[in-house]
Amino acid sequence: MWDGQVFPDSCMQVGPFEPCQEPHAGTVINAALFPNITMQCRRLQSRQCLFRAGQPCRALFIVNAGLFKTSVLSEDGRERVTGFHLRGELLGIDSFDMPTYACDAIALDTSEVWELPLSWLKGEGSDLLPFITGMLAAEIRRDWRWMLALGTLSAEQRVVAFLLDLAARLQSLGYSAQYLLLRMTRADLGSFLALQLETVTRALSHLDATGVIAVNRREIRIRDETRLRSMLTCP
Amino acid sequence: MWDGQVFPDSCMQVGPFEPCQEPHAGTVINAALFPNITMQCRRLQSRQCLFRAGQPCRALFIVNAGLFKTSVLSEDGRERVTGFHLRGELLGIDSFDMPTYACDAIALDTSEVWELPLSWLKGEGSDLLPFITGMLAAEIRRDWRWMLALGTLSAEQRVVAFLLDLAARLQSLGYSAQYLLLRMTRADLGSFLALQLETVTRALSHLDATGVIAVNRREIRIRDETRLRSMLTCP
DNA sequence: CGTTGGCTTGATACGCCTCAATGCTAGTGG
DNA sequence: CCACTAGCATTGAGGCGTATCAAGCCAACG
Repeated sequence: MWDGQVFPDSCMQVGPFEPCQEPHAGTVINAALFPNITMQCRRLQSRQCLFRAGQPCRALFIVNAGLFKTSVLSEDGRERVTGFHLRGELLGIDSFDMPTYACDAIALDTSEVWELPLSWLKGEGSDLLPFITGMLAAEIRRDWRWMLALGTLSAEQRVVAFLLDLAARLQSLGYSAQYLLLRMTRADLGSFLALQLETVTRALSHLDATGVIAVNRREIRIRDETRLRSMLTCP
Repeated sequence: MWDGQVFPDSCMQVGPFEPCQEPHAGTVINAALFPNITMQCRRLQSRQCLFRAGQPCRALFIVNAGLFKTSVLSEDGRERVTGFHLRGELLGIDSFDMPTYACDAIALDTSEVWELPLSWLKGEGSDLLPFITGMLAAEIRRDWRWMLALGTLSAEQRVVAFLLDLAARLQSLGYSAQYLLLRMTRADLGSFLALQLETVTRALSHLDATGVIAVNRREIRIRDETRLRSMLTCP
């Protein structure tokens, strides 16, 4: 099934997400919203940690470039990835009402975030609160969709759901919806989808074998989106 | 293992939750917070629907008595219970920024809610917004804890986690932490825990057989909380 | 060129799902 | 008061899907 490169050369620079001139309707925060503040910008390398659960929470962060994973940890060491976050998404909102962060946020690629100090948000920048509220509510709905998916779909279907979700989000940011570069490991993916990494690998291999996608390590090409989508509707 | 009644007579009236004189620190909304509005009150019978996904969203609801389940539905009919909600919890916040509700909310017992019109919240009652934000963030953290649990725990452990969680919540409302009356069906429980109803039954039966709890249909008595808790830490 | 981290694949085991039958309780109508 | 029913809960038998364990592979890197 593997027929050379997944990505044509013209797509190989999917890398760090470049600033996009037309923000996605409604959901993406951009600098135009904050004329009155010179926002702190922070760059991170892959695998670098933006914040950890338990650290004092003094700011939220807007992803401007790159990709982050957030994860929670139990007292006895069980870990779980709770989400992957692209440009325009807000990191740390879940701790909005808390003195410390509730999750870890780790860059999966060279990334850049803007810092929104909580002190500013609660004073001068309080116009933004409805916006934050909307993001919080949207996060809940997203979590619930995933809880639904994880509770009702098979391993392969979960992987398909993930690919389609990622493709749609990339597309809404102006990128190709067919060429995906998975910046996370199979283990991260498995943790998010409540699967073992071997199961993720097997699912991808099988999807490749049936021809709906082409897989080469972390490069994925979607070959038949319609068929992919149909795999979700009929159990 | 079953030795007569689970509940001593003195506990049998656990039924509809009576108003409680001392609200749980910080997290429970009560009437004292809204001196300026005469709140609409609404009573529902068991199985009655408070709102459904897709209906226009004009108000949030505070559970004052009884118990609700919320659930989401996919286009192709898969359903999943996203939570059970006791007195003091807010229903509908997940749709705060939306014109329509995003989930179904169904009473599992004779229940009572107070209505918080969105129009009021966005005008006169906007002092409450920080409060709502806190509830939203807390809901996200709760969802993540459950995602962690469902992704890392076995069937029996999930049931244990649910029982301990429910017991703690009941206790924080002033009720016994040992005598639980499950108002939901095994199917509801299974849907929430991502298990089949038979698996829930088997888990409960097995826990009963080992002596950590006593089960009689929907009545549960916790006999050894310490041992229950220890079942969660070592996989 | 060896090392390392991540990915793939195979063999096997086990936990949970599925299907099916039975039991229990509350509610209904004769 | 007692069949009768409907809805849930329980239990068992068997199969399937995913986890587990183990080995080998590949690409990146020092």
